[in-house]
Amino acid sequence: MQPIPSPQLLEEYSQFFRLLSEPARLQLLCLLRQAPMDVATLIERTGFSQSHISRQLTQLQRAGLVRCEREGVRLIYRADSDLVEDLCALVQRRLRQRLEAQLQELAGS
Amino acid sequence: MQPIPSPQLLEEYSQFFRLLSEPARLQLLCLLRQAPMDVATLIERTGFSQSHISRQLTQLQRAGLVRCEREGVRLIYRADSDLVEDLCALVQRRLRQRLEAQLQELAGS
DNA sequence: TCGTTTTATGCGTATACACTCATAGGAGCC
DNA sequence: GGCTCCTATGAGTGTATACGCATAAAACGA
Repeated sequence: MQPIPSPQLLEEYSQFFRLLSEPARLQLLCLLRQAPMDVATLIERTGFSQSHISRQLTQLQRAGLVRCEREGVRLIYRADSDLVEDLCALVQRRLRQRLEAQLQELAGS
Repeated sequence: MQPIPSPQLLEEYSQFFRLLSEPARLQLLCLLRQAPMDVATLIERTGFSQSHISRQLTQLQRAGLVRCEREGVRLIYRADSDLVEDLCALVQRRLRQRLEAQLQELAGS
């Protein structure tokens, strides 16, 4: 039995999960995971406003999930860790298990 | 290179992460992970109001992270999956890596 | 069945933050 | 240095939700 995380650690965890709790940010991460790209492309792919995307990228960058480098006049962003894929994979497995369990329920009745 | 998750799946992921983005809920999960306990104990351990705890537990239950059973007049809640521990472990590793990298930065300068 | 204990919920408040528009800041190019 | 393009940020709005108080609902026990 493990100890309860300290309030500070709980806060850190929840802040991190909060980053992933917005579809827009998750989408940006997934796009950048496919390939590095500049902001204009992200705007085109997502339909979000430039300012919104800029803010989300800033947040992701502060968390170290994304980094950027200049290429001429543009900034090229790239996803910097596969942590998010790992987390999503775990969650997906859980979602599937839940749905399968519900199927069993239906089949049993 | 994996495909981008569908908007629906992105929404599911983010909803799940949103559950974990609140320290209160994370704390409840950790407490229940140590041992099943009734609501009165949760109130005592966290200092939250009964109504607040009830709402958070309802949310966690809908997500299948927690379930409860009556014991006499009380409800005993228990954490139902170690998914959250696994997720937190991954995040913690990441946090540690980040801090170590910052240490290196400082040492190098 | 009634009263008591435990849990859920309607309501109100406060806060956080997503999102946009407009504009300022900054880096490359002439 | 001035222009132009790209990105960041100040300001405003709307929505979601955390949290508490009061109260309703529900289930057990006498």
